[in-house]
Amino acid sequence: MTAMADWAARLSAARPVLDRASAAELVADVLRENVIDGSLPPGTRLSEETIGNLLGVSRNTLREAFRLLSHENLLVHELHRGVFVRKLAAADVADIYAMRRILETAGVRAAGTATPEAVGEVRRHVEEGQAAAESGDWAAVGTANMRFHRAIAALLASPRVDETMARLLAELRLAFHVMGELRTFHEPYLEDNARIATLLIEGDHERAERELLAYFDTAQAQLLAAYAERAV
Amino acid sequence: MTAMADWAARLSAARPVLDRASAAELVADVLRENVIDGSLPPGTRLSEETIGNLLGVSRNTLREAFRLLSHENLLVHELHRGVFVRKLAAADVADIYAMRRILETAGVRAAGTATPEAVGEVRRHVEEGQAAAESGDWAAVGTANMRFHRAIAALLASPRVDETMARLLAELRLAFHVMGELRTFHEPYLEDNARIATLLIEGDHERAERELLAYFDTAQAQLLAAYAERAV
DNA sequence: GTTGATGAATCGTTGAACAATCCTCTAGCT
DNA sequence: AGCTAGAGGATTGTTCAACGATTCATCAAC
Repeated sequence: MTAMADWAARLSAARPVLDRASAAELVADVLRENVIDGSLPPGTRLSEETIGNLLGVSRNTLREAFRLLSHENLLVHELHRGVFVRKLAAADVADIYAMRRILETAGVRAAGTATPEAVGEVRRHVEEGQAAAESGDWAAVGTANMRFHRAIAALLASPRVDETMARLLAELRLAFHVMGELRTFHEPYLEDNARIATLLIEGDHERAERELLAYFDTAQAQLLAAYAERAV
Repeated sequence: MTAMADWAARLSAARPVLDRASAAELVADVLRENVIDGSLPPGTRLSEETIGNLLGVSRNTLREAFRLLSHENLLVHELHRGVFVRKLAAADVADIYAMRRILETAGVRAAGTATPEAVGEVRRHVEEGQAAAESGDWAAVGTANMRFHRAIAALLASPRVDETMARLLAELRLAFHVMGELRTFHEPYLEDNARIATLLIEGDHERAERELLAYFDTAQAQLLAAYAERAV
């Protein structure tokens, strides 16, 4: 009986992979990638005809992809004007951090009731970031950092929280483009993350929460300072 | 200067009404209404051709409306099979309540720094519910209850939290269909809501949070009991 | 009773067409 | 010169028709 429940779980976990076939979703994947890595900088207008020809899909399909990404807040759709890569305002950055504070501190407080695997994931992403830093891949350090924070929210073991966090962080990447040097932005937080992970594993949730909140303050301030400087 | 800011605010508030010209969004509005009020019960399959003919729009437009509602978690889209009215599992209900606990308790804790208007909104919706109860309109009591909880989350003054809450509650309405008697489900909470609002205004946030958590426990248990009974 | 094939129904995607809207550029005015 | 008005072109919004792809239900065979 438990063996059977085992398959069932594993098979149903594999199911989403099979469903992944829609052309609109594939197009959305490609565009998402290019928006996140900065190939399509914020403010860029995405012409239906141009992109459609480039990717070899019809306008109708492309429009579905645009809708998908608009709902992820990566694109904005202006009626009769077209779709543009989202430009995050300073207020958006502040709002994203506000929501992260809520979700991630809730995650830290739930660390006591979380599974050991979930807590282990947090530490794993710290190590992933350290490894990336040693090889000098600062973009990878950035993604490891995001996974670290997603792992913290994942301590809540809530699918909806996970999805919300994933979307928040994807949105936040739009703001990272204003940061020139990736290294100076990501490097200092490696230590912070390691300390927070240790505190979580030791069970000192209260201090972990304080450290996390301190991180949010400095990171947000750093981003907003870069915003003010570049006068976006 | 303040007079001018007045228009600006009022005009920009009226703007969404003008932009609301897209056929897909109008169709989405109609469908949302019918899903929420139960005319289209969970599990119903929405055929593109049938609905398209019924509403007099093309399949392409209809598909865009479907995407909109899928993203609101009211419909589910299965590749090559069509779209269906979402069927909430018991696990979904539990997850929705988990996220509500996080957001709404954060809202209560932020009541101290919230504007008086925001706190006033909470009480206003309590009174709205009481008025609806006196006229025996239990569906209206239900929507007032939802607005009450949205107002609590709105104490955080975060657009993203507001949107998340709106979506969570819309989703939750799908679960309410298993409750037979609306009155027995909504009436008891009128008193709870009034008490919580009073505690918030008095500034006793700690007790307000405890009361709120107690409400979540009983409401969730009541819903899940109904689920178990109807064996959905 | 399970397996495998057939066919109808529906979805996925494309391409073309036309209306509505926006943008740009020019012409005309003060 | 500077500004306004308007014409024209480009792009989006929406619909329609068509065809390939996939699912589901039916039925025959083992």
